[in-house]
Amino acid sequence: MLKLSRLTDYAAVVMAQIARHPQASHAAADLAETVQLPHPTVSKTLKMLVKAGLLTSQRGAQGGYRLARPASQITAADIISAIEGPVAMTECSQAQGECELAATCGVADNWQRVSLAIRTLLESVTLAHLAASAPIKLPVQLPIQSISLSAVSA
Amino acid sequence: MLKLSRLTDYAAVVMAQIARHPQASHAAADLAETVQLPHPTVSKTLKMLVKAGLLTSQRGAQGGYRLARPASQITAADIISAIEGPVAMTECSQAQGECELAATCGVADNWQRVSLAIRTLLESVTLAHLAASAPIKLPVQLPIQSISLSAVSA
DNA sequence: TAATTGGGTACCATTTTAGTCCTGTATAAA
DNA sequence: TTTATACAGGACTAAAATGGTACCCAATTA
Repeated sequence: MLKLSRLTDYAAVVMAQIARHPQASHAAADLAETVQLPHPTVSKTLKMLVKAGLLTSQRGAQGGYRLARPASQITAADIISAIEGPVAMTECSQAQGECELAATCGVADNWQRVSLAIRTLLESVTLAHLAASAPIKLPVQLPIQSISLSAVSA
Repeated sequence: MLKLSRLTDYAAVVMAQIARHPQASHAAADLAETVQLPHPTVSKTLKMLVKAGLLTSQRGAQGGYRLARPASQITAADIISAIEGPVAMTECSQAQGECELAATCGVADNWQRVSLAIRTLLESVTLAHLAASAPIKLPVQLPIQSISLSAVSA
């Protein structure tokens, strides 16, 4: 399935919600309510996002969460790696040269290129895109081109 | 991590191995040996690939597995979905309109576009590419462009 | 100082994944 | 026709990841 974990999904939804009201401080309970998800789980997700530096938090009354930087500067890749760790399709593609099967594998190189292309794609999609209801515009296009270019040998 | 399951990884490696000797019949045991993976597991993977129509099998002595069609007509997306089911980043993106949270989600649309872009990318990478040690050439480029074009609203 | 709100951690239940095994069946060669 | 080979299918188990919960602590503000 090549699927995101459910928590990552939540993270995206919550981030989008915050992005739509950037100047407000969002309490975990409020967000959970708005998004119709269990509070403790949302809370857990928020903590991970803070730790990853995508959100800032403020304790105490009137506290809550805000974006650490503008939505246009937070990417889908950021959100995914905040929850799931680095975006990589295979074990190989995160840590180079640590696969004992590399010798018999014979697929690693191009698989890593594919992985890189996906990562680049995800880096080109911002939270601003996700939060907007309008279709994603051009950014999807450029980075992939540059990848395929750099990957061309001949 | 947005990671492939290990079995999918195996599948790619095994498929590539078969693709490199397309005219031979490959017994599961031989493949397992070549690829340095446990036989029963490789065997299981092969069965899934047959069921998905990517390989054909021949029983009996001198039997084994062959590609069901040329490596250039088998895509990374084929292999992935043979093992993991349809390529989709979220539950949403496989079955439209079955997400009860769609109303409060507000991310579904663009998330699905991203998912589609990834699927298209994976469909543009063939087994022939994976099996070759040479870097992937142009095909990565076109489909993504066409996506971003169709996704452009303005 | 009391109420609010996030921080951290530990824990548990469930599901998924990976791997194994066994029995059956088709095929080819002797 | 027999025998060895090799896939088919399914059941089963062990291990790991995932998702969700609970609890207590720390910071902030009114």
